Amino acid sequence: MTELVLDTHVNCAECPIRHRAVCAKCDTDELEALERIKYYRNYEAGQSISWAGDEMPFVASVVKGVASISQTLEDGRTQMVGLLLPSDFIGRPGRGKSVYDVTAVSDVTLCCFRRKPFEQMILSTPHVAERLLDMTLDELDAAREWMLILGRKTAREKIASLLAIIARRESTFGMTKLTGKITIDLPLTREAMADYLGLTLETVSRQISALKRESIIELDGKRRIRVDDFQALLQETGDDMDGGMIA
Amino acid sequence: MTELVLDTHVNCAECPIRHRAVCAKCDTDELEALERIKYYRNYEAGQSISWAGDEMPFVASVVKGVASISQTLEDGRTQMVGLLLPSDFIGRPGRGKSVYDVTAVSDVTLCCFRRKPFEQMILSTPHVAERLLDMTLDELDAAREWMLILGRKTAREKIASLLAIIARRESTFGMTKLTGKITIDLPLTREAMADYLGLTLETVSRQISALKRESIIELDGKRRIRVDDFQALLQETGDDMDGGMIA
DNA sequence: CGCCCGGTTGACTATGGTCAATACGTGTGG
DNA sequence: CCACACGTATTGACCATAGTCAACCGGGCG
Repeated sequence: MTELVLDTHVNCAECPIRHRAVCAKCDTDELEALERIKYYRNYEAGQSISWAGDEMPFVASVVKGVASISQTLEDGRTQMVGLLLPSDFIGRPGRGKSVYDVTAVSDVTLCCFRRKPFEQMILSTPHVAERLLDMTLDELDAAREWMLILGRKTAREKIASLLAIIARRESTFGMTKLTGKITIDLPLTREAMADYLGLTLETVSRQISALKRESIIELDGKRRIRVDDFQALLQETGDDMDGGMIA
Repeated sequence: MTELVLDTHVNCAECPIRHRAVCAKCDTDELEALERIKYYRNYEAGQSISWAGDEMPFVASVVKGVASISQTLEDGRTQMVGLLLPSDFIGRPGRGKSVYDVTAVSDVTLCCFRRKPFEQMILSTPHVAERLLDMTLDELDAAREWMLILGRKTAREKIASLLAIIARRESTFGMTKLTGKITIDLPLTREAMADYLGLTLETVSRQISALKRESIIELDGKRRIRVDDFQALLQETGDDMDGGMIA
């Protein structure tokens, strides 16, 4: 329950997300300006980063770990509407209150920027604004792919799609190649997967068991999945094959 | 099937969407630059504006009418992922090919900008980029509300939510007040509503009939809906009442 | 007039949700 | 060291919601 505020001040030049986050296009001057308004913050798995309605004194980049953005209906039904991996951006410039629940899924480190000065920078530094626009457009594409999954796919296709999406995201960070045999480390519990896919956790469990029974995946513990033939998994997503999805 | 290219060149100063579209923040110089690269284009209801995979030689603002953005699985299931009303923006700067099907739902007039010069303007004209960022963030919020609808709401709640969203959007244009009795003009067929909500058209029809039977709505023809008590309709959306949804 | 398109309604079915029992793994305390 | 409890996951039996397939309605247009 303790929100650690690290005094460790990592130099931007050595930051692991330097070339993918909002700061990706910044030159050294601009980085320096960011350094001045940034601070780090840690959350442990399960901890809330913000509740819908909260005052948000900062915007931030995820440096390490996984966080979720979600919405809840009054009767408790919840839907995840964003999955934040390292380099992803949290918060909306120009909006002081969070309208979503943001939760640390694993242990998370954020690089926070005080809101007001950051909003100033967006106006004065085109490189930050440009990058933010690109990132937002990417998120919008991801949201639209997700809408197709939520609205039109079967439970089995939803699970296969989620595994494919996570595999792809992990591979972007250079850890995996997307051919033949791959290993997927699920950052999510069954319940979080259910919230992501608009299913119940029981259905998630059953569909994973089914995919295992049919040897499309193998389980190594509950959270590690080995896929012998990635194409076979893609076949189960219902998508236009050859990974045609977005790009 | 004819794509009319109007020679009518409407002056930006008199444009009905002047203060809501990408150009909203532009000063007179900037507007002049836009005038130079813009042209109008008309589509009739049902006509395709672009297919997924098509080359898109322009980006555009919707001036008049309603268009939809949608995705289709190989077996024909389709999901609408965007609903474009006047002032909304079509296309992604920096991407030459459309990844979505964009279709005119009613007769549509677009204000098109040639892609290359527009992309230049984004880099040189902060006002355009700023406005585009704001609009994209709004769309992302809308997409997230939509995800909650698709993933967690019942058929009845989906219909009520859609009606509420359309009522709200229409009222933004100053046509309606959102208290007590209101009238909603549906721009969508039952099938389009189904594609929006991830339902079948039969379920849409049945739920509309049910809401009518319970006097929450009245039908005036197939496409005009009268709501006696807007709060009662909101009650059916499953949301956090008092219109708390996004803003 | 008759066709076509969009919409409605009905009968039946299938997919995924609900409720409940059981398993598994890990950390805690006797 | 074992017992237990808690959180996470699996599995089963049953049920409800929405999908499928099909018949039918009604208005507008050739």
